[in-house]
Amino acid sequence: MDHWDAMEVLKDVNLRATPQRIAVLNVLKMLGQAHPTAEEIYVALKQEFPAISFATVYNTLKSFLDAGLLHELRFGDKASRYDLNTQAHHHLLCEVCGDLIDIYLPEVDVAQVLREHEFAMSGYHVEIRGVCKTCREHTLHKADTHL
Amino acid sequence: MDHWDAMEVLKDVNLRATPQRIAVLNVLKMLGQAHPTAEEIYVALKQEFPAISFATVYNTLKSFLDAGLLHELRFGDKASRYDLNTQAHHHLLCEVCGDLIDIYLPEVDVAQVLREHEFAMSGYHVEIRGVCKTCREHTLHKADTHL
DNA sequence: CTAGCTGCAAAGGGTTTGCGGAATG
DNA sequence: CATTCCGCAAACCCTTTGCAGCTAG
Repeated sequence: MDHWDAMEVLKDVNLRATPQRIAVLNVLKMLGQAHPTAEEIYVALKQEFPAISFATVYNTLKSFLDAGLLHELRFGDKASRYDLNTQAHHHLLCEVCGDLIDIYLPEVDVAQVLREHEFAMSGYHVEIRGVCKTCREHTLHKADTHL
Repeated sequence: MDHWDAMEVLKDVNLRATPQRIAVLNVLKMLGQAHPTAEEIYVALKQEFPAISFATVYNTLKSFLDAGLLHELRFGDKASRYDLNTQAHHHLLCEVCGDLIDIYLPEVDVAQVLREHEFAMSGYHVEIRGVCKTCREHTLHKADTHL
């Protein structure tokens, strides 16, 4: 996970190690907690691959999604964001600036509800909405929030 | 909440009680846990208002969202779903049939994480992914799920 | 009466797809 | 070398917007 070989990661999931895919992985790794959109990835790749197209970015992301290398996050706004972090984690979403912050929570107790509904869980995600520190300092107040 | 007057609900949030809006509210109320998409609402309204357009449906939903009458839910698939239920509740999302089931969970302990990040929460939502009872019975097995 | 709404059509933004040519394993 | 992938462009889908006429309060 630390000295990280993109080619190995790709081989592990049976995807061809093309330069573009390696670059996408590295961009995702590098941007880390930034949860980039397809466009942000595209822009980052443009430097190394001036000829790259959106189609390639989306194709690549789709391959990675199918392979389980990353997660797709969608919120009220338009564009999907992509998250390489595979550890169980959750998100704070700032409704002012749109920033997305990774958080780690104690396990939520869902056993009862799963039993009730006879539902086989593969995972869960907690999304907390509100206003981040920076935006609160700038706007100074906002109604109906309870810290 | 039970003998339900759509006109009153609209008046309460300062929206004009037009026939279309009343109908949208009633459709949402009727479809209840079905979490319809804009298109499903449109189709349901078509019967009563053959001339209705998507624009009206989206405009109406937007008004309701701004007024806090409903929530917009987005998942991996394309279209947003709309949820009239304003009580704090969460969702089971079946990855096979796409069905969305309302659930009620004990409160998640987020105080620590909010303090850490100095984040002012306005709400949170837990989404549990997996396979619902019906789909499990039909497919009979699925890997990497832990009940 | 008049602010605000409807319906139409067209545009918008993000994502997907078909195809010929190129590169991987 | 066969398969898979890339890049281009066009298509697609969901959603939004501008505008003219209508309607609720």
